[in-house]
Amino acid sequence: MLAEMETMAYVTEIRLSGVRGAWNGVAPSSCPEVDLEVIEEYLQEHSLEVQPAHIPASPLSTMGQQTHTHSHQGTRIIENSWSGQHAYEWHCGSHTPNKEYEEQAPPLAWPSSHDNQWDHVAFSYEAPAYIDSDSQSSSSQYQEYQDSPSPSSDRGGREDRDILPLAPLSGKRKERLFQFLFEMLQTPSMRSCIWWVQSSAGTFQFSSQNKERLAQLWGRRKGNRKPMTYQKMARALRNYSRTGEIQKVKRKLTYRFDEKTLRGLQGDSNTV
DNA sequence: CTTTTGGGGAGCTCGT
DNA sequence: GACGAGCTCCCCAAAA
Repeated sequence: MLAEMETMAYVTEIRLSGVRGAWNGVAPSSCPEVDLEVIEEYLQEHSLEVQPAHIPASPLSTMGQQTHTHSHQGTRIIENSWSGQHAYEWHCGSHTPNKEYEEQAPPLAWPSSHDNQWDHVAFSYEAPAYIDSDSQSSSSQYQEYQDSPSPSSDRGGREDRDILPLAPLSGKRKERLFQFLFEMLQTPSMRSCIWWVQSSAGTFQFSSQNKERLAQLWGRRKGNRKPMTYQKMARALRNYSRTGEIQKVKRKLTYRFDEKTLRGLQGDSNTV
């Protein structure tokens, strides 16, 4: 089967990219099936759309070359192959605080002390692009919010650091959901949760198995009382179709940024 | 049956 | 304090 072969190739690539990061020589046991499901899901989804809308030549403005160098530099796998728009760095830094990934993957425990962990997980733009192997996060049953009585103490202070890359946060404007999503879309380590279907068109998709994690992240970011769920996040997303920032497209778990919204976001991210 | 999608509507947090 | 924006949270129903 062709599909299978492709999957394998893909997986291999992923592995390679992952390994070059922190797993160099690490026992394979630490990176079991990586995100096979995600990959498959991903492949499946993309085989539909990627093919037709294909950008043949020099898609990546600033890193066109990497697009075809696969074997050893297989870092920027997904989006770059057809994006043609988001040329942000997929360089995986040699530094690899894999600790971040270990902590990020497990069911978010709503730590009130781990803050820094997530601070760069989500915002570190030089985060290695390997997929976080949270394969066993199947236990992603976040326990009911532990009404930790220490809310403001750690949250208030770092609020401004949260939106480092994209939002100047000069004032204290709360980040909007679509901004957060866009940000996640630019974060390599989040590819197992959300990815561009076609960034030039602003279409993106959630991973059916990791969407909850993304939602939780969003909830934490907002400091909600209860853990965010995809259901609730999607409710907010649906509201966007009224206001226009994001529209639902007819594909499973897929949405699209409105052109204006997208332009605004892109402007924010590389003009600031 | 499960997952997704979609919408009603009350409630809450912020900024003005 | 009132008010609007932007969700958040819960619920239900229909479609896939």
